[in-house]
Amino acid sequence: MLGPFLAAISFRLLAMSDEGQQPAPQTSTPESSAPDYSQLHEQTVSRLNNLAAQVEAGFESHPYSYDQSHHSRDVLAAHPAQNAEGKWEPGQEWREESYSLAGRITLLRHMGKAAFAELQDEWGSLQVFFSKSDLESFAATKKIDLGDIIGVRGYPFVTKTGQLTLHVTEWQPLVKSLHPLPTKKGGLQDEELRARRRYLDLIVNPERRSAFRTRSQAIRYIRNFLDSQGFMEVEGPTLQVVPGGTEATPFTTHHKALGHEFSLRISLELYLKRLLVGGFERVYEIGRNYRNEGIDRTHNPEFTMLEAYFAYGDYEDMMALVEQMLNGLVKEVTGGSEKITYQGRDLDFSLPFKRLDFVTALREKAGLDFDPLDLEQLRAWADERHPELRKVPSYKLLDKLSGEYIEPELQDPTFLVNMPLVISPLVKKHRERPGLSERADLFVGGFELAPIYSELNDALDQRARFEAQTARREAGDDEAHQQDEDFLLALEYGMPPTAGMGMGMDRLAMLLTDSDSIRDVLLFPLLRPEAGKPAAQVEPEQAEGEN
RNA sequence: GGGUCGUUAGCUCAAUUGGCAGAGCAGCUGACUCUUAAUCAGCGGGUUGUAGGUUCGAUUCCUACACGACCCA
Repeated sequence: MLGPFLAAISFRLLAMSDEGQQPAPQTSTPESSAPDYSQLHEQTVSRLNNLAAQVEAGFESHPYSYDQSHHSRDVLAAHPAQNAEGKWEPGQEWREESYSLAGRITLLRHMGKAAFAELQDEWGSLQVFFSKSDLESFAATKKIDLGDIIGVRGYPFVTKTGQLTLHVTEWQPLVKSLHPLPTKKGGLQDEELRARRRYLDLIVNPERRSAFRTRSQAIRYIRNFLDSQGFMEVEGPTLQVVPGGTEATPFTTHHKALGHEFSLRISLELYLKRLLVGGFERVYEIGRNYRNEGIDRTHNPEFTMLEAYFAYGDYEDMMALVEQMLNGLVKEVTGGSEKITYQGRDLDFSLPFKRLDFVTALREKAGLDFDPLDLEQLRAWADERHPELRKVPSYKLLDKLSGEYIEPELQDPTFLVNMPLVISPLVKKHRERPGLSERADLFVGGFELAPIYSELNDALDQRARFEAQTARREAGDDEAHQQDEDFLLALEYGMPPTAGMGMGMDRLAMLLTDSDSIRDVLLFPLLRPEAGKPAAQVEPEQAEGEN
């Protein structure tokens, strides 16, 4: 039977469970309203009963801390496997040693007066052994459910079958899992559930954790590298009046106290450049951008960018820096190799990276017998060969054709250098070649990883470029850059010659973890809210009333 | 935005031509002191994504919607 203690828990659980769609009425209290056990899942009821039994046996239901002295891998490291099959010599024990481990129970095998369990912590798992003959609290082990987190203390020994195991001398439950885990056997296959309940994905597929560790390791490496090169990490504003720095549709939001609409930033660029004007010579930011566009294999509406700028350099200098950084990063992540495998291909990050001149490459690969910078000829050619591009403005043809003919072939890291000026409104004109810009796009694995610029610091030229963008905007191109007078004012005070670059951290993580979808490197990718669930808990008006 | 496919027990999946909604694991009861996805005996568990329609009868056929996956734009 469930006691009053459990009734309170059950009541609250019911209000939150999938089965109980209606939230509990605010006026009710657990005392005044009997919970309807019939709506709790039978497995949850069973677990609540087991929790009650553990409390009855003298355990705390939710202890405040636990003295975790080691992880499972420490025990394994202290006693490495002793033969080729990964087994140990049976019969050994080390009673003088003592390890205190904590983790989730993922397998449990009871045999009357003894029990084996698999205890999983952050870094792996270890078998633990309970025996009635030397454990006063043995009976309570029968109230452990799969998925519970417990703490154990004990000494290592080797079972008759040659398995290194912790012989438990003390243990306590740390928290009860009120829902069954996906089974060890079937795992969690449903991709939607794996993303919505990422915690389950991480529990059941512990190898998934390593991908997120690699992502974290990569970003840490980049920070260390840039710091060692004299860069300073900074944080620009995410709420902006004129979102700029790239072509994208922004999210908009409202600030109540100022009574003003703001946009979430779509790039980091324009504020970092203000800092160059201000006298910081080497700055970078690793932060979220928000773009109000669709979701697919390589796009999530919020994503993480690195942007770095240094004064007195140009795009050649930045290419050298990026090469060095990525080469070192790949060696760091692979443990010394300059190659990674991505979707079945070996990608070679050895120095120097390949280079390909944009105009030369487009002429060759698309088979053009004219200068592609002649947009009128290009338009005529494209209208004939690519009718699907008829609605695309001429100035975007170069980009589209590059995506069609050049980019998919760029597997090993390759700089596509000297991009057309018309698609580079924040970049310096090429110092020798008219119509081109000092922009190099780094491609890896067939997609763009990092654009690199000699940054435009001619304030008058920048104003003219913005005006050209405004004309495109007025012609219906919603993604064209907005004129940013505040930024222009900063440029007018003088920004030093500057090299700049941006790099998508999510795409980088995809490369390093051999992931074919951005979802696999985002802990919490954006998903449509599930039907029937409230989208927001509190209305703005209510929040105001509390002030 | 368009097309294709999917949604069945906590998880992984079946269900023949439209004819009693099933299995494994998980759960419950019992047995078991060296198990490795333990074993053995027994027992429960379903709004078949949602709402309609066709039909004597719908997991199955039709329509709309929700969510997702893949492809295309």
